[in-house]
Amino acid sequence: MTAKRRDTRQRAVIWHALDEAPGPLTVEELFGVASQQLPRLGIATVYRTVKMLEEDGEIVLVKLPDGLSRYEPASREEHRHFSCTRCTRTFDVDLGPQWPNEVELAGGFVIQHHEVTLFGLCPECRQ
Amino acid sequence: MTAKRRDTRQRAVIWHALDEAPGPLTVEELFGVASQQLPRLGIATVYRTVKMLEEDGEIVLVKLPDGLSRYEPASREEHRHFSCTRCTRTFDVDLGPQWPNEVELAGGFVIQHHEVTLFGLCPECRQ
DNA sequence: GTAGATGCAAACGCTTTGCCGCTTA
DNA sequence: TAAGCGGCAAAGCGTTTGCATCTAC
Repeated sequence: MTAKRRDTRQRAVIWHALDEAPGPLTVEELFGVASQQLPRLGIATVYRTVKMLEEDGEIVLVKLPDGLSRYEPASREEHRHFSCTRCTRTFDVDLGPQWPNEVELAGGFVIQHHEVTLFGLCPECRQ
Repeated sequence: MTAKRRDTRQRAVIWHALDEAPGPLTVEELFGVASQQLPRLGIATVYRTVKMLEEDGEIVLVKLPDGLSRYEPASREEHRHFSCTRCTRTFDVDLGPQWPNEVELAGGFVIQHHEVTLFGLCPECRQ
């Protein structure tokens, strides 16, 4: 279904920014980073590009409880998201304890998957 | 700091709808339910009312990964949120396994709190 | 009677879309 | 050279605010 994609500078810069980041980036953060290398970049292009990359399975959408859309490379191994309550940046951290899937809860609810977001202080902010 | 509140029909109807619900309701859902009893109700009133109720500590804001704001009575005991992947409704379910707080993760991250959202099928939808 | 609350519409902020000129293949 | 892409501006959509009116007290 995926249409033919062209190799553009915008796509490369945006992908690179995501690949370098220590965790998922919001469109706004991505726009800030990418704009430095592409001054005429429009925010709409960022939105369209992340949608394409997501369609192509190169990146994944991460939704944290703040409601903002964040993206990160799909290639990262399974992990949790840690949101710093001070600097508000989001990091990838190790998986840690698991939650049982396909388990039936009292009341007849069947869990298919779950999402955990950790909140606290990142190494820089705890100082 | 809380200003004097007046006892209005709108406030009563909105509170009642939240109190009856099996889980947190979005503003849209709340508006739908409350409108049946208050045909001239405006959506802005719902937004203002939930903000007031939240300020007064009567209800709490629940943010699920879909980014929508939901509200539920603050009096409910601790629980998880279960989001049905079929009917999209959200329910309160028992707490289940806990995640350790105040623990330091590898890398120097300190967890202050965490949020878990469970996804799956509700009793009605699994049939 | 009066401060607080409501309804309506305009304003907002984030995201998406339309249009059209530009670029990649 | 043509279809995909990017930039810009307008449109959407959920949420908030301004304002005149209404109502609880």
